Amino acid sequence: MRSKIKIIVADDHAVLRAGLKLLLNNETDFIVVGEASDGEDVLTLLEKTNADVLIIDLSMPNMGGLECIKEIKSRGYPIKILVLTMYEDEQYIKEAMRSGALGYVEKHAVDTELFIAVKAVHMGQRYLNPHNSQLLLNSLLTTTPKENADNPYTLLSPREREVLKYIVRGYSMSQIGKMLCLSVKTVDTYKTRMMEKLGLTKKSQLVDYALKYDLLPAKSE
Amino acid sequence: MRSKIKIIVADDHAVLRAGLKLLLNNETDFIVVGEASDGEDVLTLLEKTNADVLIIDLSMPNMGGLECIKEIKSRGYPIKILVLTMYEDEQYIKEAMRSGALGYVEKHAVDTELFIAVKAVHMGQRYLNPHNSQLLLNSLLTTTPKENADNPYTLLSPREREVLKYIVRGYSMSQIGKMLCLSVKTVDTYKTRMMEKLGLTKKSQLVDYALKYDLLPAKSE
DNA sequence: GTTGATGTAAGATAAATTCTTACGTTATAA
DNA sequence: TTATAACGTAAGAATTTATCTTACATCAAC
Repeated sequence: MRSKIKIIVADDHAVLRAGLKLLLNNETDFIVVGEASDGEDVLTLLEKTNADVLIIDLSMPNMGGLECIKEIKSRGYPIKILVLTMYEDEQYIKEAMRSGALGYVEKHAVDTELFIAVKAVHMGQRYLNPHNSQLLLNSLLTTTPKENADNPYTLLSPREREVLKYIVRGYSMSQIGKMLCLSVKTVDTYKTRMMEKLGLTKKSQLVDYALKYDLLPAKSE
Repeated sequence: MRSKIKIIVADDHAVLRAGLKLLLNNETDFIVVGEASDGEDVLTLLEKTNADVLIIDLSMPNMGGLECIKEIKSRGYPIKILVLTMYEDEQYIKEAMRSGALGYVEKHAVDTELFIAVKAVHMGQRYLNPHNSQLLLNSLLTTTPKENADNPYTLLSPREREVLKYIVRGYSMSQIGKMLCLSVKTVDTYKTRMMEKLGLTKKSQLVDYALKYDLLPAKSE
């Protein structure tokens, strides 16, 4: 008989935790080795407990689930994360999956779904029910290109856009001037004109604008 | 009795086209109003025929499916596109969905799945079977998160990261100071320390760093 | 053939950044 | 249990940068 999947349950509702624990321990494949009531608890637990899977709620006091997931990832714990939550919200799901969760199960799911999900993430696979998949897909796919009428490609001149890209990247006027073989003054003029055109007053707004219209530099990965 | 869903079938295999046509016409909800054997045919057909849904294969001579989908979109035809293909390939699915297809069905799917898919895309909904959803999700999600050991969450202090976020957004030292209720000097210190820690000398490098590790502000859409 | 958008730039002033140095508080390691 | 390093905080002086204004030539469009 192979060893059981060691699970930590994190949820601020003690009753739910207890229920879950019973439910899971009742299965031959699982064993709950720890409980936490908030994100900080989880982090503490992870240091002394060696578990395979973390079942975590997103809404908890102190340190919320998302933050906790990110922290776990940044600290490099190899534990697999399954989000168990009430919300069926694209934004949440997306954010959780992006943060490092492998699966997402709703609290009103039947227990067998939870079991399947735990086993899936334990093997390193993603788990999402079909409905969530559709939701997430939607949100992932619809977030791509902007097609706004007044986007920078129509409002700003080519030279201005070029300069804007450097500004967004954090270069100073003088650096940009050097790179583009222009006088600092010229670069300054472009910047001023862009702000006039767009009705902006602060550089940060320019950055936001560029961000909004995907003028971001390609991520250097 | 409400009107039938008008369908165009595009596939370079005539037998398959004929089979599909029979299959669809046999259903009370559908009627095949046109057939095309390649992408160019489709474009020609679209000008003279008024159909609701296009069932299209990706691999066709002359103009392939992907190219054809893009062309349809760029010309602004309102027809809903359902990809019907042999390939179960993440890349293809992703590309097709990104290009403007609403659904994706494999040729070895049962007919009822095809019917469901046609009805779904006709209503403007996405259709993907659960398996494809998982595949696509995987491919969409795995292109994002960094899990580097020396990412900002371990190297930089919380306060430093906070300041970094504002720097990336294009705020000036003094603006950040105001927002965070800190002296400009303090903000400056954080920035200096970050650059020391990361071995950087220019602000633009800091921005690149933040970009690389997804410290980007959420896109304000 | 004037108007408007664009690419280019300088001078003077005002503002922001950088460099250095410093200090109390926690962890943390010796 | 005391060093020691990391962190959050900040000031003064020196320097760099940005800003504001003004200017001009070109090319397209009207």
